[in-house]
Amino acid sequence: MTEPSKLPHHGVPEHQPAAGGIAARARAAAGPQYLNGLNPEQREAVETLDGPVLVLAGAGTGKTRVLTTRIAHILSQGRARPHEILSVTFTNKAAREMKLRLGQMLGQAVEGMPWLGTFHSIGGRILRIHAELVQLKSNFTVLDVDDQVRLLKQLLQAENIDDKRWPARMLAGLIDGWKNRGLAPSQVPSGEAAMFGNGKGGKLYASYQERLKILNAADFGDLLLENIRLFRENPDVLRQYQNRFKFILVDEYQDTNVAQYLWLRLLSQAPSRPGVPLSAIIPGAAGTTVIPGRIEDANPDVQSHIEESGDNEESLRDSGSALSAHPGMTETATPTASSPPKNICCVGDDDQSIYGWRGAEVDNILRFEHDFPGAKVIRLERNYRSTGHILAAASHLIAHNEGRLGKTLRTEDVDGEKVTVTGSWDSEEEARAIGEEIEELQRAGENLNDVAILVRASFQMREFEDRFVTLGLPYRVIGGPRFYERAEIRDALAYLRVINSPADDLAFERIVNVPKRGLGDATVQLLHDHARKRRMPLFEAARAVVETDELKPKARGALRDLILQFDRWRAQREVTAHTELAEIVLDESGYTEMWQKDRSADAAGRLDNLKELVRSMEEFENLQGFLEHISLVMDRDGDASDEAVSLMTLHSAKGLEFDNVFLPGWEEGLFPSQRTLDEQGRAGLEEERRLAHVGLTRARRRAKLYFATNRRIHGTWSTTIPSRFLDELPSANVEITESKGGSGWGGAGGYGPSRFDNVESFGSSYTTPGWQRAQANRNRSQGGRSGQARGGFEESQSSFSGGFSRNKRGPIVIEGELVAKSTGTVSEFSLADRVFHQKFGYGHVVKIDGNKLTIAFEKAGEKKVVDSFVERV
DNA sequence: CATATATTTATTTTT
DNA sequence: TAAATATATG
Repeated sequence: MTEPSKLPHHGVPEHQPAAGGIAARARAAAGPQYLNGLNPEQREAVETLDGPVLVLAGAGTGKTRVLTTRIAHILSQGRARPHEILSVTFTNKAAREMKLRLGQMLGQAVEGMPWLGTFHSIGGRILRIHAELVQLKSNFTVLDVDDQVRLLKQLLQAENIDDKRWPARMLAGLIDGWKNRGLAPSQVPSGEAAMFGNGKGGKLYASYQERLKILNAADFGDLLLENIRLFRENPDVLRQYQNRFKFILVDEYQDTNVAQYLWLRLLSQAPSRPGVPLSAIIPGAAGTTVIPGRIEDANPDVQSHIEESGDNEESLRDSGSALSAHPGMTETATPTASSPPKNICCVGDDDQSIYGWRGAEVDNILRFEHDFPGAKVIRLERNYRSTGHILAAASHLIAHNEGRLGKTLRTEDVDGEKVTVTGSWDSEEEARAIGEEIEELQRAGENLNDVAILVRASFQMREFEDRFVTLGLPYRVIGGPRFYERAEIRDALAYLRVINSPADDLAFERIVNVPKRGLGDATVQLLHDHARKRRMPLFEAARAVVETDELKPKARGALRDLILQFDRWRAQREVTAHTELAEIVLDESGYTEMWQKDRSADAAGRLDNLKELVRSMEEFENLQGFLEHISLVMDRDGDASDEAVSLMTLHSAKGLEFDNVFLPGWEEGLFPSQRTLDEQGRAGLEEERRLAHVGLTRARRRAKLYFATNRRIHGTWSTTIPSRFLDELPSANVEITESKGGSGWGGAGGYGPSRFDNVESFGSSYTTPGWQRAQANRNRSQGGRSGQARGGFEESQSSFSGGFSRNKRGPIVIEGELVAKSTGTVSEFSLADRVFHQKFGYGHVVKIDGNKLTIAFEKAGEKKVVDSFVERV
């Protein structure tokens, strides 16, 4: 592969062989100083460089430290150069953290770790290099959910599917799920695909993918899925990467989904060489089932994919590969032929797997030893974070889960304060109580930066915000809506996207009429019709239509102006810095003005955000580079400067720690979230429990739990009962306290929902939850339709045989043909043809100019129209 | 075509 | 409850 390595080879010794022998041992014992202070397990995790390693790192056991030290170790041992290490994390936050820590450990060498990043950013990066092999151009856009949904809506419309009954959002979710499982359109189980849109789910997925190619776009899932396809279809490309990455490190392995797993598997296989038995590479062939429990019934999807990648590997095998060991590598550095150099190290904690709903497969971590035979499993169980009581509570709670690898966290810290549980009358009182306790902590000299409130669902934050505002307590919301998800940012980006890639219909559509230019639905619809018929981008369609009389003069003028503006901006792009260009665009388009005129409360904030956006562009070399990264790595700007309480969801708290952690809302239905229970049943409950475990283990010194008896769910108040998780805490480490919020709960004996108490005790749940679950599932699988299952079934069958909707659209055309068609075709009309036009009626052709016709209409007079709008009669 | 008003409907977690 | 969407009106 020719990808230039942009890294300065920063003081990484290329010579010294890392002889695995006595010399190395001796040196290690003396110890490079970065090894100092590691406990024996950590040290083992760092120093076991060869072969697969799974590090089971419980909360607060120094996971990140192990990862970064391991990288430092690899580098300083000369086992690989920075660009030969693939290091993937799940979140940008984690990637940043690792870069930071590595930087501290190694000086500036972090610049030289080009392959340290999230799955998605690395996937995207590889994809851009080989874009043409997956029918994209290297400047493809990454679509966000909004774009996706808009696109799907159009497809649903084209298929004549009622988007009330089959919402685009739902389809987006389905497709995302398929992509998470590594399924291309042809691989989706047909039964599953047929469940959406009267059997059209699969077809919709396929045409969605087609559209993405035409739009030169990829969605999040594609960043991985298309990568997998790239590797499967181009063994030589795969081999380049297999050769390149001498070491692979994976953070939060418990959160990987099937696609990520497959991707890792492909990369972690040895660069193919003759003589490696297939069974050494393909886990399925080995038949060694190491792990107990539910791992046995492994996901069939995974199985089939493993086999596929096996085939792939086999086809690779014959072509000998030049294993280009770099100068510093000795024989011992490269494992023997019988054991491929799968130097993959995955770090994770099955007890912190909380992204199952996003397709994460806990099985991936549970099955590691099976997938990577000969793997070394190292457990990190010494917790350096929490005090005794907190750790005991967390451990005891998580012990209620089955299907875990099992770790016992221990600490040498003092017992500290007990975990407290506080009940309050309603959620307002809960917020009041927490507010007071925080003020108390503040008075006692606690730093507010060491205080966090972790909620299950983001709607809970509101009450705290309200309360803190009235108290004047500084707080900061972490992980709210992402910066680039704000409307104004996306509008601005849309302008830049259209400049950068004129075929970006979604971006164009977003801003044609923002600010208002008199180009409403009707105009856009017209452009769509033309674009579809002519198989051209909307922008081009607009260019054509402006030349005609299709539009009313007003709209036509506005559209012409817009096109001219874009032409001008595109020209300016060559001579103007991208930041300056952005300012010009925002100004000349009237976008800034639109917000300046807006007198609503948040208009000023939006203008600030726009400034912030322009400022953030400075970090990038050019517009292209900026656009490539924006959707992947832009997240909220934490002004961590001021002292403030942190307010966030449990999910976004993973990986963080605080002295004082407040955990409100421990109520049935909210904390074991009813929805998760309904959808995932037992597995869902266990995931919720892991979430609780994550919450507790964020705390260093104080963990405080709360529940309220009354909570407003959506508009209406409802009575709730304390979470079952509270019952699962060990009483020895917990203290029940009175709410300090004043009135309410203790006094009123009228806390009367005792009739619910017996309904919901653990396990005895067939009456309410079970029934609800069944119902919810039924509704869900039928796409939320209200009728009985049978009715829906018949309906979908009938429309199958009818083949009704195909006519509307004509045959699906493959991209190659589209391109051919859209460039310079000769009109199929001849002079004097009699034609019909929807709006202008009958007439005859008097002039032909490419696809533009001049027609003398009988009623409307002479008009210029586009040929796609008239038909010969 | 744009705006104001009525109605509906959905409410987790995120790369 | 509030946000998002449909409908009526200018």
